[in-house]
Amino acid sequence: MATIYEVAALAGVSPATVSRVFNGNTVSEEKQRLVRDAAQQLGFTPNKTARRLRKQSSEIICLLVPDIENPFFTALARGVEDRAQESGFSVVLCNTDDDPAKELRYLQIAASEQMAGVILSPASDEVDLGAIASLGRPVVAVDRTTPYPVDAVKIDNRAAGVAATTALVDAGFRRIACIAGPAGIEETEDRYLGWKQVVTARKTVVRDGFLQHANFRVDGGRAAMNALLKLAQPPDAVVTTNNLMAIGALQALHENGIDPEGFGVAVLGELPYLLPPPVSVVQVRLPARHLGRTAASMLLERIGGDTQPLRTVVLRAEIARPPLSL
Amino acid sequence: MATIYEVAALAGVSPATVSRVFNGNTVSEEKQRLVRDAAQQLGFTPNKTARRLRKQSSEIICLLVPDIENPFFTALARGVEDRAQESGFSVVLCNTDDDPAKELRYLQIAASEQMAGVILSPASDEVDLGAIASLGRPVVAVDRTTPYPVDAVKIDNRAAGVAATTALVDAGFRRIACIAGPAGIEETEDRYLGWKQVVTARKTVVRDGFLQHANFRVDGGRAAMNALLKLAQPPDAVVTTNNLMAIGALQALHENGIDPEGFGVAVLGELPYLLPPPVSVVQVRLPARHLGRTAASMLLERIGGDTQPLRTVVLRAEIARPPLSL
DNA sequence: AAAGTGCAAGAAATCGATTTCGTCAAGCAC
DNA sequence: GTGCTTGACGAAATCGATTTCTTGCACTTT
Repeated sequence: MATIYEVAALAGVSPATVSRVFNGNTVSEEKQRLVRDAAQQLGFTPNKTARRLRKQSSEIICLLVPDIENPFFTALARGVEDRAQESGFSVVLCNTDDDPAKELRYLQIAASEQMAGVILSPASDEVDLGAIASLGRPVVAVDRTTPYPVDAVKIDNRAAGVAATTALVDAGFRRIACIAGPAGIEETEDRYLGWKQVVTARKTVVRDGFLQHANFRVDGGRAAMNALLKLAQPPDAVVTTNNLMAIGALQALHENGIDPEGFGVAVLGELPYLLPPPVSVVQVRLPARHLGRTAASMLLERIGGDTQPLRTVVLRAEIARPPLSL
Repeated sequence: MATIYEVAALAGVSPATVSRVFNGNTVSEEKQRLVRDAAQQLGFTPNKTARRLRKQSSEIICLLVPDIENPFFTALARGVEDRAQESGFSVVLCNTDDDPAKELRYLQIAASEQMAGVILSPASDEVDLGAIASLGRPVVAVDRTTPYPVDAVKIDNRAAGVAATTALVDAGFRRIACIAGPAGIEETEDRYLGWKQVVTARKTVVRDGFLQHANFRVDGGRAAMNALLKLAQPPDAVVTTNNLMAIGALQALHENGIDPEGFGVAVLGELPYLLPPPVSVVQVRLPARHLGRTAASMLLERIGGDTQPLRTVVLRAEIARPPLSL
C-alpha cells in the first residue's frame, strides 16, 4: 500500500499537497495532475485508519439488532446497508440477543472504534448510551424507543394492532384473543392496546386468558396458542404481535388438528415464504426495510452535522390480505 | 475519552508504562496498581484507531455474502458473528448482490480499513483478491471456492445432491427432474451432478428438459417448475438446488393445482418456517451456521499467525425428512 | 572492587493521514 | 513605489497508541 509520502515524492510535491488534492482544497491544475498521475501509478488508496485517527471519526455505522435471524431485522439491516452504501458508509452488524450486557459491550466497541454513529433496536429501557453520547456520536433508535434523547424511527404499532384486529372482526370472528410479546416492552404494549381498543369498541367476546404474553419467538407463540386452545371457552381467532410467534401459533393449530381456514389468525409482520397461503391469515406488513433505510438516512444527516430538533418518524404499516408470498 | 497520556499523568508514570500494563509486558506490581487505578478512575478505554494505525491491523473481519435476506446466508452470518465475538472480533457485513463490482469495492474498503481478514462467498470466479492478498490478510472462501490460493469451507454439494435424489427414488418416484442454479457456478454444478449420478445409476426416466437452469431466486424456481409442468411428459418429482428456488417450485405446483403430496420435491437447503409441512418434501439441511462458524475459526487461526498449508474443509449436509419447522 | 547481567521504565520514534501556521510571490490600490 | 490582500504550498504539529532505544539501578560473578 502506497502512502501519501511516496505519492508526494513521486509527484515532487509535499504530502500536504497530496492530501489537499484528495480533499478538495485549493491546488493548482498543474500539481493536481502530477499528484493524480503519481497516485494512479502507485495504486494509492488513502489509509482510512490514519485519517480516522486524525479526523476522530470514520465512515462506519454500527447496527445493533436483537437477532439477525429474524426476517424482520434482516430486512431492516438490508435497508440500512443499502442506504449507507449510497453514501460510502459501511455497516457493522451486531446481534445483541436482547442481552443488555452484550449490547453495552458493542456500544463500547462502537465508541472506541470511532464509529460514525449507531442505529439500535434497544434490548431494554436501560440502554447505556453514555459512552456514545459523550463522544457526540449520533444515535437513532429503530423499532423501539429509549428514554435517551435520540432520533427514532418506529412503526405505528397501535394502528397496526387496530388494523389486524379490525380485519378479523370484519371477517366475522367474534372471540378474538391476542398473543402479545413480553409485558413491559413498548412495542408490544402498543400493539396489544390496538387489539384491546378494537375488541372493546366492537363489543366482541373477551374472556380471561384471551391475552397471552409470550417471548418473541416461535416456541413462545406455540405455547401461548396451546394455552388458548385449552381454555374452557377458546377463541375463534387470534392476533399475534410478531411474525415468529405467529409461526408458533400456526404450528400449534396444526398440531391440534385445527383447520386454519376456520380459525382467524392475524399477524403483525410478514410470514416468510408461507405457502400455500392460508386464506384466513391476515398479515399486517411492517415496512422493515424502509424502517432501516429511514433510520440510516436520519443518522447520516446527523453525521453530516444536521442539528435540527430531535425527530421521531412513525411509519404506517399496511395490511396485506391474502398474504403475498413473493 | 481519556487517553493514555492522561492516565500516565494521573498515575505518575510514562505513557509507555501504561501501554505495557495493558499489553502484558513487564511492569512492577506497584506501577501496575497505580496505572489500573488511574485508568479506572478516568474510565479509560484504549483508542482502537490509534492502536490499529500502529499495529497495522484491527479486530474487525469482513463478511461478504451475496444477499443477507437469503436465510442461508443469514444463518451463515450468525455463525461467523458468534465465533468472532468469542475472540473479541467484530464483523462488518456487506451484501454483494452477486455483483463483481460491488464485491471489488468492498474488498478495497476491507484493505484500506486494515480489516483483519475476509470471509467471502465469491460472486464470480474473477474475484480480485489482489488488494487483500498484497497486504497479507487472510481470506476464507465460504460455500463457493475461488481460483485464488485461500482456505475454503464448503458443503459436500455432490453428496447433498445424491442424498436428495436418492430420497425421492426411495420414495417411489421415477421421473425426477432437477432445477439447478445458473450454469457455470461450481456450487450448482456439483449439486446437479449428484442428481445426475443417481438418476443414471438408478435407471429412472430422464427426458430432455428434465434439467432446468434458473437464477437462484424464487421467481427462477417458479419459472423452471412451470416449464417442467408444460413438458409433454412431465416429471413426477423434482430436485431443487437451493431453498429459494424450491419455494418458487412449490408455488408453481400450487398455482397449477397440483397436490404437493403426490409430487415429490427435494430441496437442498431448508425451507424457512414452512407450515404445515408438506410430507413429501425432502429437505437436505445445509449446515449454514456451522459453515460460518468454521470459516470464522479458520480465519481467526490465520490471523493468529497459523501458517499451515491451505485447507479446504468440506461439511456434510444431513437429510431431514419430514422437514422440521423449528 | 571492577566488570558483567538483567530488568524496569522513561524518551522518543513511529504508524499515515489532516491541518495549522508561515512563507513567498503575484495582484491590486493609492 | 509602498503597503495590503490573496492564494498556493511546504514545514511541522497533531491524533493516540505501540515499540525501539536508552538509561539507571540492583545484583552477580570472579
